[in-house]
Amino acid sequence: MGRRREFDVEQALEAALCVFWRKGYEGASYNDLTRATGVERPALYSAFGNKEALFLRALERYEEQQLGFLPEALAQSTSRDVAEHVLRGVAELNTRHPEHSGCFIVNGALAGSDESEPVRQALITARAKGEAQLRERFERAQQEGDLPATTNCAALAAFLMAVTHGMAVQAKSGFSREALDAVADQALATWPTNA
Amino acid sequence: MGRRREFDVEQALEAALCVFWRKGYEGASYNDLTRATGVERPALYSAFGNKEALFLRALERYEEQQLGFLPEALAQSTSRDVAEHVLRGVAELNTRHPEHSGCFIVNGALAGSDESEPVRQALITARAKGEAQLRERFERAQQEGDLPATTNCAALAAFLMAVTHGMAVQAKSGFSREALDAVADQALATWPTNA
DNA sequence: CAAATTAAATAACGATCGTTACGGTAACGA
DNA sequence: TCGTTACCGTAACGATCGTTATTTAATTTG
Repeated sequence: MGRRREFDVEQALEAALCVFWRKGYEGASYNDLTRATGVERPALYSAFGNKEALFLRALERYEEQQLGFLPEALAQSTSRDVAEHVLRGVAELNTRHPEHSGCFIVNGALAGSDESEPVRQALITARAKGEAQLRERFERAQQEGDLPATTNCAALAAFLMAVTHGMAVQAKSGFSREALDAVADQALATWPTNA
Repeated sequence: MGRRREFDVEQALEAALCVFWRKGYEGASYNDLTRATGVERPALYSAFGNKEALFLRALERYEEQQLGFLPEALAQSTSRDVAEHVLRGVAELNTRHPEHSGCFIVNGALAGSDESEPVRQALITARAKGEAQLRERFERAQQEGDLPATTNCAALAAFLMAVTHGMAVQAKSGFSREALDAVADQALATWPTNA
């Protein structure tokens, strides 16, 4: 019963995601969000709750819609193919949209005022989740003999994440897809093998 | 002539640097800055100009006082030693101060509102400067036979910078010195050589 | 059709943002 | 000692921040 919602919630969330992607959590104002979504502030509040909740919804959407290459990567048969898939996916994702380059999770809230601490922690958790998935995949590869027994799988996962985060910083600084691919190539050149 | 300044400008700048280091450009308010420096707002304006000018002064100070390991690294005799020195220096710097972890230049303004665009560009320039110095050093190493002729020196420099930026993100996320050193080790694992 | 319920839109809330007038104070030159 | 100069601190500026009360419009239910 009652009046029907006149805007598409998913569509508004997508627009909000783009704003946060470009300006980060604190850098995005409700003026920006209403302009991008075409939805007035009270409607955003009624649909999503406050700014923090809207951002966390955008984070969920980002993970679901944009990070699909990660499960794909984890499904590769060798650890090197996993790493390559991750690095290519990151290079592509970080440069796919000229108007919001880099990574939503890195741009979102690296530093900021104390008020953004919950958001910062959520992004730290999101990064840790990806790193844990990689570490577990590398540990499996080690058990399968795909990686040397001497390999520090946790360090290898942290290294791969570091490269992707660095690529995200560079993408936000204006690096081209090709430049990021060159970074990926170099990272893969250091990959351990049993050969 | 006239009344003497009652605070130490360099000391206030150091305190402001710490605030920006921790909260970034936009995340740091004048309330934060006056609290940390012990200097009232009008005195900060008279000594440094506006917030943007103060931040740029802090950037200069950071480069001079905190990035001393970079010229040291460039002076190493092999490209691998250069890279190792850079990575160790970054791991140490990013975890030296618990109250403001990570890198000032990465934390400063990765994403943000449009008003922070000049600061963002200044930080991009600062990063590009470091990358150019590394590239030139690697090109010299290549001419000296320290690096293979097939090495893409620009890509190698970009890769090394990517790792340092990624380590900065991780440090800001709470990574320990040891965890960052492990990332550095992995990055150095198969540095290109002529051996 | 009338009552009830939900959303949209305007407009305003208090708080904080970066910035600056202004009046009082300390140190200089004459 | 007096006038000038520069700094200090209080307090306020207009603008914008995230958030919400309120009114109006649209839709459903009885």
